[in-house]
Amino acid sequence: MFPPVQEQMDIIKSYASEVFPEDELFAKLEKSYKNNVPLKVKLGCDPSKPDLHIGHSVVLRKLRQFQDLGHKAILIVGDFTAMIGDPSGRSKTRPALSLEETRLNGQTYLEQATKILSSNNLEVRFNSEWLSKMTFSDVIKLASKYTVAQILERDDFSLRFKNNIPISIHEFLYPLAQAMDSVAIEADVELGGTDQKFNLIVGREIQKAYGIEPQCIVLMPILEGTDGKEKMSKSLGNYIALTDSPRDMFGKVMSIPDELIVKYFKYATFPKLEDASKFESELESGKLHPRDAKIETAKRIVSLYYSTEEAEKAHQEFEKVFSKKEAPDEIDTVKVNFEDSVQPLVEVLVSVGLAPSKKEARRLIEQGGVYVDGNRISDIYATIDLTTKRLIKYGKRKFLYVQKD
RNA sequence: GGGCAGGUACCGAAGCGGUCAAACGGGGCAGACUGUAAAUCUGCUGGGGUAUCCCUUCGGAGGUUCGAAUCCUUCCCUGCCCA
Repeated sequence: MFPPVQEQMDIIKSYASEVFPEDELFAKLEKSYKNNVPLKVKLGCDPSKPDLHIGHSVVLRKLRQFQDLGHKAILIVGDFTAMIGDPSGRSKTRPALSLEETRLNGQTYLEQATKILSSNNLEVRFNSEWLSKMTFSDVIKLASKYTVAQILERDDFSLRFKNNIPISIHEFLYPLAQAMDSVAIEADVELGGTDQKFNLIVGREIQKAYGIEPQCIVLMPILEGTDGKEKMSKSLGNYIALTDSPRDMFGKVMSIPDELIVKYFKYATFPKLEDASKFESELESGKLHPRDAKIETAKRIVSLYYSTEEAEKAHQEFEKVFSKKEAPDEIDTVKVNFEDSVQPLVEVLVSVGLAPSKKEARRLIEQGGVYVDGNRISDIYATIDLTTKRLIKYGKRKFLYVQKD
């Protein structure tokens, strides 16, 4: 039923940034192989932000590999923990969510996650199932297993502490709550981004404290966002969503800084290892042009979530709009209802939703970013006749046909 | 409980009675250039308006003043030290 243990190890370690303790994992795999029992592989997900992006895909793809090896993926929807708010990588306390909101988000999360995960070998659990049942004395018992010094070892806690940034007590409880998930499902392996290292280790410790065989840990690299600076996240707006259109997905990949190309190629697509090293060395030697490398990466990513045809189409579209500066194929048409068909352009830009305010629209016109039917408009008092359909280009990539209703 | 220091635009951070829609940096947007929505350079970055004009904003609520982000009162929030 399972592939040979060493082969499994190799697959598990590929593209992972850390796997430990290796000997324990090896032993677990051997046991599973002998007894023909799949390992339970845990991945926690945060339902406070249900919009998945390709940053999340790295760890999801790793989980998928486990599934393909025959192991059991257990997705923990942190509906209860979301009420605390994970402080990971955060300088501020997160707002708490209601249980209801998180349930709904969890559903959305699942829909997107199954773009990557197989629905076989998949179990979904909500952690309110066991956490909400804990009494205060249960919590105190749990809390007694860990010390303040230990918890302050965590980078973001100690950093915040040093910089006099508030930390609420309940945030200390977060890693412990997450650890209880591992206890509850008796996880053999837990997956996470490198920023989760601390939490996952606490999981091991707490499992031991509760007399359960400790989990092994597989850490995946964190993918930087399209800005190349920060970790990819929705709130920073530097993300490529799994639900983005092929066109946006392609374009966003093209916008990453050159230094990130290899990282995206490797971790967002999990290519064959020989493909990855070839790609990397050719890019290094200059044989592969950075732009072409990005195109290749963008195509692969779009293909993963759509199809090779869609990827090709997105590529053509990109060439057309940015290299040749032409309008894209598909442009929405908006009909507006005005008394007169002749209107100040500024007015139209706002009512059609292209500009958030007239001031903003004027600024863009002054800066030369507005085109009507391909002609740059530089007069902020310009009017536009909407009797016939007009093509408006607002900024670099917003195109819209506008016509009087 | 006591003492001290703070809360400023998307974020960080100046300003400490008028010249403040508020320096500076980051971010964002635009233009030029290009190999791309890379890099670099330049400009813009509260709202309305023809306007050297008006409106909204500096934790909340009041007050002093011709005039407040700047002074006073009070409330809320945060950090530090002491207990």
